[in-house]
Amino acid sequence: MIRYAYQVAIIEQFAPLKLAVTVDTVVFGYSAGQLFVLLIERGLAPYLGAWALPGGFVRADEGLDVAASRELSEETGVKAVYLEQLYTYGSPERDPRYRVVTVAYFALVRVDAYQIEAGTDAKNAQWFPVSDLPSLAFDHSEIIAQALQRLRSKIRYEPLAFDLLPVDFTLLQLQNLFEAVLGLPLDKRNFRKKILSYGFLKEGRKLQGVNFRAPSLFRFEPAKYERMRKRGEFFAV
Amino acid sequence: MIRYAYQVAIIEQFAPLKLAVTVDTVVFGYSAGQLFVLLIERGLAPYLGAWALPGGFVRADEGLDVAASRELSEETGVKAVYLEQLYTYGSPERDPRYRVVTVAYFALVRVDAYQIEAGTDAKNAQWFPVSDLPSLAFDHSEIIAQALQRLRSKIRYEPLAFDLLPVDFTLLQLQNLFEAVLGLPLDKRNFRKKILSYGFLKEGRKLQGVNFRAPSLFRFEPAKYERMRKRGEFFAV
DNA sequence: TATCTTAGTGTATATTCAACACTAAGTATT
DNA sequence: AATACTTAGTGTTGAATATACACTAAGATA
Repeated sequence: MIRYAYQVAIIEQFAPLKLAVTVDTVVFGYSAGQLFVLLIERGLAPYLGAWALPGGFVRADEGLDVAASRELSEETGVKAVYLEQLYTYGSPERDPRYRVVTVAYFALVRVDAYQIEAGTDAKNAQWFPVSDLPSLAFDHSEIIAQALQRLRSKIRYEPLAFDLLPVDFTLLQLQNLFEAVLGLPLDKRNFRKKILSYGFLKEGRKLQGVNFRAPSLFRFEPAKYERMRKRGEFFAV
Repeated sequence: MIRYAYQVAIIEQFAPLKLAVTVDTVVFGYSAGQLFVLLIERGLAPYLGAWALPGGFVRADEGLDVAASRELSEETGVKAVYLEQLYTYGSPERDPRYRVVTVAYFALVRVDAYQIEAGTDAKNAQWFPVSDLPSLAFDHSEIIAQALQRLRSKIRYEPLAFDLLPVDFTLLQLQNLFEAVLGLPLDKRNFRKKILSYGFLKEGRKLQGVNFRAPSLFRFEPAKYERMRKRGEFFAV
C-alpha cells in the first residue's frame, strides 16, 4: 500500500541524513550607552576556542522555544525577558560535520549593572559590543547581523526598548537607547512629547543620589499599552 | 577525547528521536478580486483525504529554500515568483507519528487566468479563497493564518503586490488587490497620487478589447524601486 | 552665593494625510 | 447620429502630524 511505501521513504530520508536540529540565540543587552551581544567560548571542535552563539540540540520532548530558553540558561545563566524566533538556517554546508538545521532566536535581557560587571562569565559567557564582535564560529556572524536588523526595525513600533532597560528608567536613558540601536540622533523635545503622548509610561519618583538635578523615573505599563493597541493605535519612534 | 563523547551525544540525541525536517509552503494567488491559497489533497495517513499545504521532506544535499520550491513545483506544478521563509514549527505534538520540525514558507504566484480556470489540479492541487478554507491537516490552519498576517503587514511597505498581479496591470486592479488583502477601502484619487509619486510604475499602452473607456496599463520597475530604496526612501500604502 | 550640570518645557513652519465629485473617453443601443 | 451607459482619470482644501529650534529650572558642589 502506498502508506507503507511512504513510511519507508521517510526512514530512508532522514535516518542516513544525520540531520540534527539545534537552537541558537542572539541575546542583546544594553549598558552604558552601548548595545551588547552575549557569546560563549566553544570548548569543542569544530571552531574550538572560537566565540559562538549560545544554543544546542533540541530534545525529544520539548518545543523549540523551550529548548532555546533552556539552552540559554544552561550555558549563560541568563534569563531572557523577551524571546522570539528569528530565522531558520539550513544550508547543507553550514556545519562541517553533518547536516545541522538551526532555528535561531532573538532575545533581550536587562543587563542590570552588577550582571555585566561580574562578567556573567559563569560558563565562559561574555558580553561583546555589537560594534566590535570577535570572529565567530559557523555562520553566526550572519545570524547576528540578521538579528540586529530585526531589532532595529522592530524597536521602532514594538515595545522592545523597555525589555533592555531597567524597569525604572529616565527619558534620557530611553532616548539614548533608541539612538544607540538606530544609530541616529533624536530631538529631545520631540522625543519626549511623542513617547509620553501614547500614555503607556507612568511617571514615578525621582532618581536618588545623582549629582545634579534629579530626573523623573518612568515605568512601562503593559496593560495601558495593550489597551492602546486594542484601540487600533500604534506607537512609532 | 571530548570530541568523541560529543559525537556520541549527538547520535543519541537525534537518532532515536526520529526527527524529520520538512518544508511547507503557503502559496497565495490573487484572482477576480479575491485572495486564494493553494492546497493539496493528502493521499496518505494521517489526515488522509484532508487538505494540506504543499511541502515535504528536505533532502540531504539541498538547502531549505531549494527544498521548498522543489516540493512546490513537484506537488502543484506552480512556480513561485516570490518565496520567503515564514516561521518554523516544532512543537512535539504537531505530528502524531514522530517528531517533525517544519520550516514554513510564504510564496506568491501570478495566477494568470488560464491557470486558475484549468484548476492547477495537476496533482489534486486546488485554489481556495482565504475567506473560505476547508479544514486542514496538522497545524496548517495556524500556519496559513500567520502567513496571511505576514502578507498583510508586508504588502504595505514592500513591493509584494506586483508579484500577485499580471506583469501589466491597471491602477484599479492594483487598488482592488490592496483592498482585498488589507480588508479596507482606499480612496481612488489618493491611492493613485501616492503610488505614482514613488516613480517605480511605468505607464504603457492602453488595455485592449474592453467594453468601456480603456485604462492605461502599468508595470512595476524593480530597478527604479531599488534606486528609491537606496536613496533611503520607502513606500507605504 | 556663584557655578556647574542635567532636566524639562512651547511654538511656528513645513509636510503629509484625508475627504470629497465631477468631466472624459469609449462602447453599445436606438 | 444621438443617447445612454460604464469605467477612467483628475485637484483642492482643511486637518493632522512632523520637524526644527533655545531657553529656564532644579539641585548639587565649591
